[in-house]
This record gives sequence, structure tokens and C-alpha cells, in this order.
Amino acid sequence: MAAAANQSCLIGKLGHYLELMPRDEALLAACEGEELEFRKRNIVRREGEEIDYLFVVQTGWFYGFTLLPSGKRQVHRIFFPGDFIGTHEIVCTSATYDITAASSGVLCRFDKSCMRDIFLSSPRLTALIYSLEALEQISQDDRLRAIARMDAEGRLAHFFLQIFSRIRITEPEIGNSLRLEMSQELIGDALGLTGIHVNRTLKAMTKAGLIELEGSQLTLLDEKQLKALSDFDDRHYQIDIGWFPEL
Amino acid sequence: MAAAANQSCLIGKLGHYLELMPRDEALLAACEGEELEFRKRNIVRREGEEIDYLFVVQTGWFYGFTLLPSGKRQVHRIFFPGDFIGTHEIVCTSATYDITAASSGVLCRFDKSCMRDIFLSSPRLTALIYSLEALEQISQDDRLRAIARMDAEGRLAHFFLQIFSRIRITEPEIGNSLRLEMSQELIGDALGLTGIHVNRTLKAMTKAGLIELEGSQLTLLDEKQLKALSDFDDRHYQIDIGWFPEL
DNA sequence: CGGTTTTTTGAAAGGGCTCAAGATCCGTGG
DNA sequence: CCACGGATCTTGAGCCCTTTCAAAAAACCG
Repeated sequence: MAAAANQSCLIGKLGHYLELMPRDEALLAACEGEELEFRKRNIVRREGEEIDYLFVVQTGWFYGFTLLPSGKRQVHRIFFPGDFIGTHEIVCTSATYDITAASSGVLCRFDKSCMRDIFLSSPRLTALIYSLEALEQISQDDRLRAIARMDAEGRLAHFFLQIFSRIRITEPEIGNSLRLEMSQELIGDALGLTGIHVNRTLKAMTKAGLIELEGSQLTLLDEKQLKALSDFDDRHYQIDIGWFPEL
Repeated sequence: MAAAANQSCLIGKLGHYLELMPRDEALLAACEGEELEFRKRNIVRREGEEIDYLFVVQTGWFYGFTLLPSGKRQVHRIFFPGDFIGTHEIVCTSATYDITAASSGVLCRFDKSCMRDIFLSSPRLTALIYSLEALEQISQDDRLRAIARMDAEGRLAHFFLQIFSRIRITEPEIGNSLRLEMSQELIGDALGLTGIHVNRTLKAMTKAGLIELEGSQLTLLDEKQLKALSDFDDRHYQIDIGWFPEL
């Protein structure tokens, strides 16, 4: 659980990477919008809708996806507690993909114009937001590499390690086990695989002692081996703030 | 050809999206580093190297890639004239992939610390740089979707359309034909395919009248059909600057 | 509980890969 | 301006990982 669920969503997330100054906190607090509750399968927004708001995930898992003409589905991104939703779409006038709740959860909404205020008055905060965006890109690069060049086992290993790496930032106490808020079909849609083949591969990985699955509870039994299988490099989701402006 | 090859690389690129103010131009001019020449296959930098510089492509094509333990290669990104190289890696202390020249070409180098100066003194320029980063992400999302969910023909169609869409920004006069500065093997490494299979698919696409290949000269004969095949959505590589700060 | 969503399993088909070997193209040096 | 050697492009054949299609068992939710 987040240490400070009752404080500002934004401050909680950004403060993780950087010590915020009082004026930065004030700036963020002013941005704060209302909290919205969702239940599994609820739609947060649709592709093509005008984007007026950004979100921060307070609790629960969410995911963004698009459909293809063939009827296939591609999951573009999964959002965990603490993640921003929609920041990179600020350059578009309408959303580039649908967003749905993978589990029940709560989002904090804040106005898009808030970005301008931050850019105008806090170079340091701006640099942080920019960095988070850049980090996301590197993470997506790693994912593309796994999807384009690895077999099902490698993709799944990489996928799980990425999930753990991200969630451990805000919830280090989970250890090597967590509740997967995704069906095997959805996992397949994130990795370019069929749900059926995800199932078969998961079985094989279980038999090999790599993981354990009890219902939706996933446990990583042999992280070392999983890393070897997927050539996983933990970016530590930590950023270099050496170049940040002082203000 | 770039309209103003003799002026600052940065100004040329950024000025394309936004009218720059004199003080912004001065800021950028001060960042300018030296120009570096490369020939095909020359290595610009290696994965793991410390990142002190960013680059802007002045002429030629460049690409970033990583190798997998299996010996396979993944091309993460291709850089065309006008593109930034390395901005998203500013959050890392070392490079996340190798960069090599796909053709002969020239890069403009500028110091990483330049970013701090921009963040500190021009919110408007900062917003622009942020937006370019975000646009890149959306473009990569599209690419992931094609790679994860489409067959070889769809991936190639999408790949070609993306290339044309990007290059046409700075060189609209190319029309529907350009010189592909990549071997079929390299294209395969960008799309998660074998060079051999790229070859076969290209032949089929030629026979179907979709494209024409004479040596490395690629011509799109039926863009409409190519778009349908790959569900391509031209992001116009144009950005919403409505939210930009005035300064 | 009863309906819906997931997970499982089998069998067969297919797209893309591997391995191999020849044909071409191209830059470079003489 | 021609010849040489490496890089690229081609093509064939067989194999393998994933997908499809179907259908039953289990798990989940209200």
C-alpha cells in the first residue's frame, strides 16, 4: 500500500524521484482534480475522444489498447499505481487508444492546462516530468525488443520482470509474489501472442520451476533464470537527475 | 535537401514546428557543437558508453540497435535528417543502444548540459522538446502494434509509410519515391523478421503492384492499399501547440 | 446458485525460420 | 576503366513455433 494515499497523487508520485520544494508542492496541489472510481472492465476513455484531462493511478491496474481491422487487440501499456496516464498524448488533440480498468481502482484526474503552469514556473519539476516520459520510452524499447525477437517464454519472462520491477518501486514489500490483474488472453494481447499459447507456455514455465501460479497469484521462483531467458536489464526505474536545473 | 543546411541544426529542426523567438534562437545557437562526418557502417557510439552529447542528424540515415544473446539483432530506431539522437537517454548515465551510420552522413553534436539551459530559460522551447519526445512515443506505439499483431506484409507496409511520413516533413519534394538506405536484412531486424522473409514478402508486394524496387530506390505505387493493409494512421508528425506557454 | 469469464487440452494448418548455395551489386584498389 | 572481394539479394526445401478451431472443465461474481 502506498505510504501516503491521502496526500496529493502527484506529489506522491513525483516525490519518489526527487525531493520537492514547498513551492513545487503548492504548484502540484493546485493541479489536483477529483478522484474517480472504476470497476473491472469499466472504460476510462475511448480512442478518439478529446483529451482534456490527465490521470494518475491511485489504486488498481489499468491498460490502454487498440483494436486492429483483423479483430486482434494490442495492449499498448499497463498502468500501475503511481503511473501517469495520458502525458505523452498531450501533443494530440484526441486520445490514441482506449483505456480500461483491469481491476477495480481509483484515478486522480487533473487538468491538461496544469502542464503549462508547471512548465512556466518550475524548470526542475518540468525536467522530472520529461525524465519520466523518457524512462517510459526506454522501457517500451525493451519491450519491443522482447516482442520482436524472443519466443513466448522469453516474452513472458520479460513481461513479468518488468511488472515486478515497476511495482516494487512503490510497493517493495511485495517480494516475489503479486496478484496478476490480467487474464491470460490480455497478457497475450500485450505480448503479441494468443491467450491459448500464453496458457501453454505458462504451464511449461511452471513445470520448469520458473514461476508459480495459484489462481491469479503469480510468484517468481527463479528470477535469475527468468532474467537470463529474457536478457532482462532492470533500468531500476531510477533516473539521472544530475543535469536538472536547480530551480 | 534541407532549405538551410548552413544554419544551426537545432534551429532548423525546431523551427519547423514552432516560430522561434530571437532569444530562443540565440539560446540554441549557443548550444551548437561541431559537425561530425560518418560513412556507412561507421559506429557513432556504443551501448554502455557514457552519454555526454546529443546529436541532430544533418544528412544521412542512422540507426540504433542492440544484440540479443541469441545473436539476433533488434533495430530500435532509425534517425533521419532533422531527428534528435539521444534525448530520451538523458535519464540514463550510459547509452541504451549502439548507433551506426546506415549511409554516409553528418551529425551535429551538442552538449547534454544544453538541455538544462533550455529548461531554465525557455518554457516554450522546453514544451517543444517535450512534445517531440511524446510524438516519438506515439510513433513507437504504432510500430509496436504493427510488429506484434501484423504479418510480414502489414509490417512492411506500415514501416514504409512511417518512413515516408517522417521524411516528407523535411523533404516534401520526394513524392512517392526515395532511396532506402537499409539492406533487407536491416529492415528485417527493425521489424522482427528475417532478411530472407523480407525479401520474399517484398517480391510479393512488388508483384501485387503495391511497391516498386529498383536497386535501393523504393517507390510506393498504391499508398491507399498500403494504408489499408497496415491500418496506418498518419500522425502528421504535427503537434498540438495550443497548451504551450507563451514565453 | 446460474451465467459468464477464464483456463485447459487436442489436433491440424500456416506463416516465418533455418540452412544452403548461387547470382548480383558495389566500393575500392590497381 | 577493369578486376576483385565483400555485402546483398534470391530461391528452394524442410522444420518448428504459434495460431486456429473446438469443446470441456474450472473459477469467479453477484
